[in-house]
Amino acid sequence: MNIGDVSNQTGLPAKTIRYYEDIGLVKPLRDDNGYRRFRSQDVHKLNFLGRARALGFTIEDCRTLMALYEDETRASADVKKVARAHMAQIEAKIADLNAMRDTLGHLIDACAGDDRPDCPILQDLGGKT
Amino acid sequence: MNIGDVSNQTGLPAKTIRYYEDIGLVKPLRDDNGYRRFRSQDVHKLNFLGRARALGFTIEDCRTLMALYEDETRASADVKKVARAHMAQIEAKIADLNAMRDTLGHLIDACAGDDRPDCPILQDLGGKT
DNA sequence: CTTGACCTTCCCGTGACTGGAACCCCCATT
DNA sequence: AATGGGGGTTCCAGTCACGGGAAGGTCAAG
Repeated sequence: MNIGDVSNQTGLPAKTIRYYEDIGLVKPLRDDNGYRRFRSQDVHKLNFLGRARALGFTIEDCRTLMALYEDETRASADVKKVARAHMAQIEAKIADLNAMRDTLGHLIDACAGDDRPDCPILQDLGGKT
Repeated sequence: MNIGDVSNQTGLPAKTIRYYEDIGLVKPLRDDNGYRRFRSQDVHKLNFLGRARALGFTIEDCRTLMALYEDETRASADVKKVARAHMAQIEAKIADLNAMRDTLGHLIDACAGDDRPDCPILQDLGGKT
């Protein structure tokens, strides 16, 4: 399979696939003409990566998870540890965003949104006084 | 005031303040020795920027908001529009993160986290079969 | 033989900074 | 007068995970 087919199968842009090769996440073979040739195991890896990325894991996490995936003697505890660390990051981000949403929501509600210049949003950003 | 004092007053790193000058958000004067000299209005602007950034507004949004802040003839509707667009971004991000959290949460719960290799997290990433 | 769809590499840009190097300035102490 | 330390300055590189686009090689069809 060439990169275009792989891209269609996995949903990953060709650019991304090349990038993953660059950083050593996938190692497709090469045809005589220089084209990348992907075996089914490469496609499988790329699907794995796509799903892990969709869950928000960083590339480095993906590297770790891939290594664990391929290590038959892994302990599930190691996987869970990575997942839980990532979970904590996600929850921290959600908390931040919720705080922003709440503050911003109040300000938006308080703003008339008409053609007059008075605006609680700007007042707040300007320091309220 | 020198940049260090401004940094203390605003809580913004000196690096950030220099960056904001670089991209034209703030225009401090210069002393003869080349040091930046910040007037109170500069400090006020920086506080404004700090608060806007803390609410997650992009730098370009901040630029827009600053312009509106300084325009006495603004319409609050214009401010509200920017704020609502940002709000939509925040909510979209929260939705994404919530979906990740839910999926990841189920997987984590299903994972024994012991020294055996069986792991639903990896199974899911690998395509479940 | 040419067209057009692929593929290749390479380099730059993204956003909002952060780190670090190399250097200047000012004040106080020895 | 030299030195030390704590300011300040510029500029360059790196972050993260790609995306855009240029310049060029390859391949199957008409």
